[in-house]
Amino acid sequence: MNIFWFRRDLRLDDNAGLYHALKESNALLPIFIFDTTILNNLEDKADKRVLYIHQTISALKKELQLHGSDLKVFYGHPLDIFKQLVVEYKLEKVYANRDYEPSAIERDSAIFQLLQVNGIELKTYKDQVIFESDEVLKDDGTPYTVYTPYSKKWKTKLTNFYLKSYPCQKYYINFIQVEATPALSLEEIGFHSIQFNFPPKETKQGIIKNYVANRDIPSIEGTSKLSMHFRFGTISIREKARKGNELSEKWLNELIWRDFYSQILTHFPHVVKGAFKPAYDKIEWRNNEHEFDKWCKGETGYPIVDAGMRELNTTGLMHNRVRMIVASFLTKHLLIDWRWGESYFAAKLLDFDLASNNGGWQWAAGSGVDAAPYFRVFNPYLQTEKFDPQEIYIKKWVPEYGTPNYPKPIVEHTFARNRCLEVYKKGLNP
DNA sequence: TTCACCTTGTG
DNA sequence: ACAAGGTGA
Repeated sequence: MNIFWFRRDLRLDDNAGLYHALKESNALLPIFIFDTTILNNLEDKADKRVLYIHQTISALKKELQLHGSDLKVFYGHPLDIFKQLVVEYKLEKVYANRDYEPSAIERDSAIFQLLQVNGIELKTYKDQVIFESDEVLKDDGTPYTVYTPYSKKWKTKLTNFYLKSYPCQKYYINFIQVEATPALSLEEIGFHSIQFNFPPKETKQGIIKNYVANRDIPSIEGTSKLSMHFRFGTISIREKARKGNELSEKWLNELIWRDFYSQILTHFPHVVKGAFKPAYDKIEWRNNEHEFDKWCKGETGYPIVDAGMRELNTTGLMHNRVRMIVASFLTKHLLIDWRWGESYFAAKLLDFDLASNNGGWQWAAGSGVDAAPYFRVFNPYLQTEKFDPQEIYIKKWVPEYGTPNYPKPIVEHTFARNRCLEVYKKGLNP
């Protein structure tokens, strides 16, 4: 018997690993594991991402039951679960889609060894990205560290072959036929339910058409809001790349950023702990906890920053333009270690993805690949003039802006800018 | 080697 | 215009 293991690919259609598993099996057992090593680290027991995974798993279960099959759901440490599985079933092959985060690589290699000892094959596939880390390299065979040339090479490599769909439906008959089992409740995995509306999987065609004009304006519904679905694989990256390829190059660019940061994490895993450019680890951050708290709550007295943080705290998402502004503000105006901001985003973002989040924060701090030079400090007021001139976005999230209740700026802009330049210079040229 | 490219701000 | 450092063809 064969197993397909769902991880960050929670869908039945256009799923590369599932397609191959179904094609090569006659009684495929689909499984999902609620991983305690991940869940135990989540402080908020009403975590919306766990809720979304739980909802999605329940939906997958129902759909599989319509075909006389079922999704077997476990709760525990994946290695322990597989130790049970190899005893319980006569397994030949385990199928999965590749996951590129360091912790996932470690998890998978432990399971690979266990399976190997038991004579079971682990077959993994590319599904999460269009191009993996070794598919887009410089002519000398080394990885890119600058986005623009990377994206150019990426585009020359792109053919219909890489965007083709994996139609799984025609092989559904190869799912194992079993009695349905009840789903694990959220409470059984240590979480509780809340009412929350997640972004839909569909994008209006107009958004892609007007993407270039609207994508930087946070008051407009100009972005895809699909990031969470890419994170959990509830939509296919190939499907969205096909549309982008037809409709908008800028749209495609955002998918390329995702591949870019994924390959950076694979080639340079030290970015998880510290700066991509080691010199930036020498910067003496102020790390004022009171100011960090104000930033988290959206009470800095800079309306565009506060609007962004409140959007994040309320919805679990933040417009990309505003992510850059709040990140620049935390690292440069307040001189707080980018890792603090990275962790806060990791705890709050529905679309949290290690590679992109780390890449974005290191970009803002100046420490990362293709980063903003340290002397380039975003001016929150200029950013507001450019991207929210009518202050529509600000008024939506900071209704008390302009009243006496709104706080004074936590630090004056020009002073903070000069202080930042001094501290960075000192750290980089000791 | 030169030259374009930097999700920009200030004078 | 210039800040001012590095990547990549």
